[in-house]
Amino acid sequence: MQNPTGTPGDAEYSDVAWLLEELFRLSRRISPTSAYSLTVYSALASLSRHGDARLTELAAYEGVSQPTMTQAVGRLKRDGLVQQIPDPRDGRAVLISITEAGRAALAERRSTRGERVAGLLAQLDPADQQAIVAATGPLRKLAEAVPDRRTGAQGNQPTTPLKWERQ
Amino acid sequence: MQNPTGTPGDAEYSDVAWLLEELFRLSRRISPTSAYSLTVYSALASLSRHGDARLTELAAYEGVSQPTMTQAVGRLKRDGLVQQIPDPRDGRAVLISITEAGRAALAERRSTRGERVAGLLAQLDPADQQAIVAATGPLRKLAEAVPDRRTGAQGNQPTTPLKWERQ
DNA sequence: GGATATACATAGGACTTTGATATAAATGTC
DNA sequence: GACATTTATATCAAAGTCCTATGTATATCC
Repeated sequence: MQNPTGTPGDAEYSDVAWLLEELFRLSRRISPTSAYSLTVYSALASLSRHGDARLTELAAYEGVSQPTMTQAVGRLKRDGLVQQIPDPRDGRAVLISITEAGRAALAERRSTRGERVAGLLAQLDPADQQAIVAATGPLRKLAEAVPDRRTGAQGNQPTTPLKWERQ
Repeated sequence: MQNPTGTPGDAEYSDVAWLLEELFRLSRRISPTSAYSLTVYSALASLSRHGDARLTELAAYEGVSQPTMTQAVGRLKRDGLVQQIPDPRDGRAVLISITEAGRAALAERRSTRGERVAGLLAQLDPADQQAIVAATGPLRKLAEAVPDRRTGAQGNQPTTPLKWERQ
């Protein structure tokens, strides 16, 4: 199950990539049908977790283009889940800020998802449950290790470091 | 880190649901930009893994509506990644079958994703790597435990059991 | 001040997704 | 066998998602 070096081998590595496909399917199947895509909720969750952010920063963090995030934020704003605040330090920029309604929507969704995941976990052996719980920290580190996808119109690379990324 | 019962508690359970959000973001960030959505690739991967399937079956498995899958398959067919074969046992049904070109496209994509995941994993401590590898099996079980989302036009529940689901 | 870079918005187009509905084939009832 | 019902898929309209290319305003650099 483990090669002589003590670290996982290539087979296990591609297993992890493949696992992500299945977890994507799982993620959608446990998500309540809603008005927003997984991406839009992901952006909202990021705002909740990391605080206000610039539009471009949020787009890079979520791995979508800046125009896509402009539209997503437009819908969230229309529905009152976020606000746009002009950045006092930079007249070009706007800060996106989650509202109370946004936090409530997020809590509602998380509650549903959390219950469903708990129901699924309860069906597994205790050993499997513990293996999953033991891996949540490492998997989160894995997710944080992925570099930004600087997307959007070609040469639009900002020089200011994104505050959300690992420093 | 573990309560007296030996099984994870509620806090750990909601951690898992939340982890899925981050892994979704990871999944998109490591995916090569392509013509198809994550869903379309997921459907193609399912065909590769489980064999031919009916349209409705595939839609339920992926958690999307039947019209969505009809369109997705239409594009995949247009691009030669799948074929549609009339079901010899049922004149109403069609079987979706992945083609060699479909398998090739899948392999290409998996290769890219696999390399990127490997690169990320290599940045973690060996202990974290091993925790992740140890959890792949349990997480796959978790993904398989999720019930179908029987979607599509309201009362369209098939009576025939879906052969892909855990019997 | 003028050139360049950056932040965001807008425009246009292809893809995604859904609910409602249509069509055709299978199944059950009499 | 005719009929109603169910099921599998297709079609349609509408809203959402996402991209590239481009425009506009502000910031920064010389």
